[in-house]
Amino acid sequence: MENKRENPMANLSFSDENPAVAATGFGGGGTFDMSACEGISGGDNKWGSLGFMDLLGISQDSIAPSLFDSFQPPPLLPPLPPSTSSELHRQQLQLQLQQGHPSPASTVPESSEVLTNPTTPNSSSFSSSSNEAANDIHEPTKVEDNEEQEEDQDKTKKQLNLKPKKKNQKKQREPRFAFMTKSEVDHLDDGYRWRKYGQKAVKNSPFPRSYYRCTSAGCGVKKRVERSSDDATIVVTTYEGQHTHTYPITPRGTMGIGLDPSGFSVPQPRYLHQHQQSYIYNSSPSLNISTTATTSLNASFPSFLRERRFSTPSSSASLLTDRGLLQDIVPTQMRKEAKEEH
DNA sequence: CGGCTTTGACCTGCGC
DNA sequence: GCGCAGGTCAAAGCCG
Repeated sequence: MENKRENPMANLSFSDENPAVAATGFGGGGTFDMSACEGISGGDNKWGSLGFMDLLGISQDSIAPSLFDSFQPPPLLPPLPPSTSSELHRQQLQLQLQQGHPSPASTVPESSEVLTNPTTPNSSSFSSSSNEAANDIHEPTKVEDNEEQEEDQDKTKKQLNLKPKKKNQKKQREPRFAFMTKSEVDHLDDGYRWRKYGQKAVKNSPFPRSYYRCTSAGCGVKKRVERSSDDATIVVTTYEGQHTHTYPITPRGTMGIGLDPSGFSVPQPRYLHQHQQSYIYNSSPSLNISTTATTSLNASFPSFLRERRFSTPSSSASLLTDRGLLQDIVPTQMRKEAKEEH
């Protein structure tokens, strides 16, 4: 089992819950059209070392649409957790550290390569209602509080076996984002400790989806892991929520040193809720999916992915667009529209 | 013995 | 309202 946390040969492909991307309002006002960055794939362009945070415009100095232009490749990394063995990986982590990017001791396999687009997602953006997304845009700072309250209520409701309370108020979800990893193991070690609390068969997929929850007390971060039905070597991981603690909780093959945990929990406060972004994902010329996102979502993004290379495998796009996680990320209505166009 | 995984049951949301 | 699928719970079992 322990070995499951390692991912020796994973080919990390970071993907957003959606593929090709066009972001509008990125960085709080500017318009950023990522769809123009076709060269993202291959990891041979300036995006090559872009981190998730960076992509969201949350890097050290704040956000700006032009941020992508000024992005600098990450430098070196932190000592590796026991779980990660690759020298390459180690160097990468060190680079991250030096650069000031907290990086969890995650298990990014050596040859890992982030293949994705920046992700997006965010909280209600991923909710099933486009209206919710719209609301979030207007009231960004309320999102998290509501989510927390909702979550508590949900818990209570379940425990007491009660019916839902508020009417006309859909359950809001935690900020989410997903990424794809090419790996032989399902559960990548991102430095945090997770407890598996469920597994379900996924429709249209021969592979089950596993549900994990952060084991840290009071931390409600969850993540779902499933393999792509299209490509069994691809693992789709979806994170939901923000860690409320500092990085590695326990020595579990990861370092418990003071690395900023992921930026998960210690996300630069100044960024939280400050920027509302709206993305439009274009997995194809005819498919336009839009969602909104707040930078707070960065807090959920595994730092181990932040410094990975991004690319945009068309397969990634189609993968998420076709089934599984997509439904959680893209409002139903949008999916319908996309279908109609086809 | 504590922590974690497994797995069937149950709950909830959504589409028809 | 019904059925389906996703998500969660919690008992049982496994493992170090």
